[in-house]
Amino acid sequence: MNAIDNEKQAVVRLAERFGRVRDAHQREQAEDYVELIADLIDGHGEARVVDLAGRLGVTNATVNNTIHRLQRDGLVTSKPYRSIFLTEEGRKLAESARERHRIVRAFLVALGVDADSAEADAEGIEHHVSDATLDAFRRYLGHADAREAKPGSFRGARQGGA
Amino acid sequence: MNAIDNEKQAVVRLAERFGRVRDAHQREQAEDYVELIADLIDGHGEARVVDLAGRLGVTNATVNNTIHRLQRDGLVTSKPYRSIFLTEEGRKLAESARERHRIVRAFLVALGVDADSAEADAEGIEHHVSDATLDAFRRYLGHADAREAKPGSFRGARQGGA
DNA sequence: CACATAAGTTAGTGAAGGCTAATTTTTATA
DNA sequence: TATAAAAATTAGCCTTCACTAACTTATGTG
Ligand SMILES: [Mn+2]
Ligand SMILES: [Mn+2]
Ligand SMILES: [Mn+2]
Ligand SMILES: [Mn+2]
Repeated sequence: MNAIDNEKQAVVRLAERFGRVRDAHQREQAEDYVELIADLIDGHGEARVVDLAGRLGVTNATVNNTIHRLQRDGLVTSKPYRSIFLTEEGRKLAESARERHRIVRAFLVALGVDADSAEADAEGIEHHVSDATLDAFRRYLGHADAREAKPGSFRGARQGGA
Repeated sequence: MNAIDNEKQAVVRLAERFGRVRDAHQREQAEDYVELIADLIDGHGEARVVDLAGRLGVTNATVNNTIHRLQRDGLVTSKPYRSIFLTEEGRKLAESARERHRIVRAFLVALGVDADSAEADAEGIEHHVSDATLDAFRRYLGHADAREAKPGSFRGARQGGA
């Protein structure tokens, strides 16, 4: 009886994993948008549809649709023909997405992946990294830092910003 | 003029990255399906709609639709009410997806992530890993193997198959 | 072999996330 | 300040990937 029961358990766990990946994909769009919007606001003073469209590689019309969805979901506010703002919830999501993105990118670089590939892969991987994995990445970054800090220098150089 | 040009270049590169992630998401469904189908064929002798549905956590109807799409795309063959087979192309895709999955999972475990989280995260991450990153994972696994291989033993134990 | 149950299929629905084309509003400039 | 250009919106279309409900086919059991 254990053989069959184990098999059933394994099937259920598999299904749960696939379900979690589907959930991550649902959040992904929102995370990328609010992260980008935060970057634009912080770096340009405002986030406009045309800026998002250019950076995402989609049309203005597509961005417009998505912004409406994000507004419906309480992550942004926007008035017709005006620029886009983050709600408090949106800002929080943006910060955490940004942090995760930063760590994943830095981790890949520390592991020896070239900067371009690291940046490209991080854009996808960031949405599929659990807290457990993120912690492991952080640990590795700590060790990598310590390893490359030359004895005598006060602190090892952090990652080489692009 | 370089300031503005650089900015434009950065925007284009960002857009390309997001485009690549969108492409990966399009391939993702196909990869997971053929990998699962290969596992079922190799482990159970055949792959049936009901098995896929149970393991993916979706309904039979959903699997049916997807199988039609995969058949249209030349990855599987199937006749009404019969089980599903991989084309040569489908089998190749399955093997490479399986290999990538295996490496990503083993890498996360070697990095210190618990087995459950590693398995869950690998299911999403596997689709966003470039060859460059996969190589870095392989290198790390090689080192990890070497590190934990006790001097005197011929070859360190490879990953503990689930 | 009849017939109940399991498996597979079909039809219809809906949201997400893309697109183009046409229109409206805002912004910049002659 | 007219008017041209840029930006945003709307409308309509398409594919993917989910679902439920109803139906058909296959399978297994008494
Ligand atoms: Mn990101
Ligand atoms: Mn991303
Ligand atoms: Mn897989
Ligand atoms: Mn997967």
